[in-house]
Amino acid sequence: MLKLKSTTNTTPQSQNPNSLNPNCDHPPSYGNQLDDPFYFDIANYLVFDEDFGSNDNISCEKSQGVVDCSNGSFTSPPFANNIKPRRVMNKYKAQDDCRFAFRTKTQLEVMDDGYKWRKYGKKMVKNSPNPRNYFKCSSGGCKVKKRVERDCLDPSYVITTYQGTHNHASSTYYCTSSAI
DNA sequence: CGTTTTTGACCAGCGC
DNA sequence: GCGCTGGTCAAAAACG
Repeated sequence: MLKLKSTTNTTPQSQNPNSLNPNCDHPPSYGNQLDDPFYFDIANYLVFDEDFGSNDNISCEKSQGVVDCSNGSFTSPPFANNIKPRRVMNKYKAQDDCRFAFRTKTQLEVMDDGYKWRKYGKKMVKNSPNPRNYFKCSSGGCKVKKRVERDCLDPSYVITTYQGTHNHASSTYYCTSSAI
């Protein structure tokens, strides 16, 4: 279960992105940007289906496109120069996983989601001035991974992509949301 | 001293 | 087949 660190919950249920996220059982919430060092603002999110990577219409780069929380529609990827998507995720299609990406407005480089992660890679990626960080869940036997990178077009946003489902409870639990 | 992070090397998939 | 790219590995360094 994905649990995002926050202090308040004012997210309208109608805009709850977690209703689409198998890794998350309650809505992350909106804190106060001035007072809360863990403030974040989930602006956009995207759920990948099981065939992600085997579908020509979906690609890693396109995953940085967004789904509007208000109506669930897919919008154009935020690339200004019509970069041709490549199918770079094919090698994962046989894995038993699901993927969930979301874009958050936060000052933090990596948000605390209640799980313990071990960083195993950092890579500069094409078309982005910001590095992409790779993490594995440090719980034994849990194969969940996540990627974290700053939005190349708006560095105030962080794009986080989770891959897989945790086979254990979170090690710490911060969220005070009443929607659990 | 055990754990985590860093970072260059390596590998596999894809397009040409 | 070759080059480019993203993802992962693993040894060394840093950290607590």
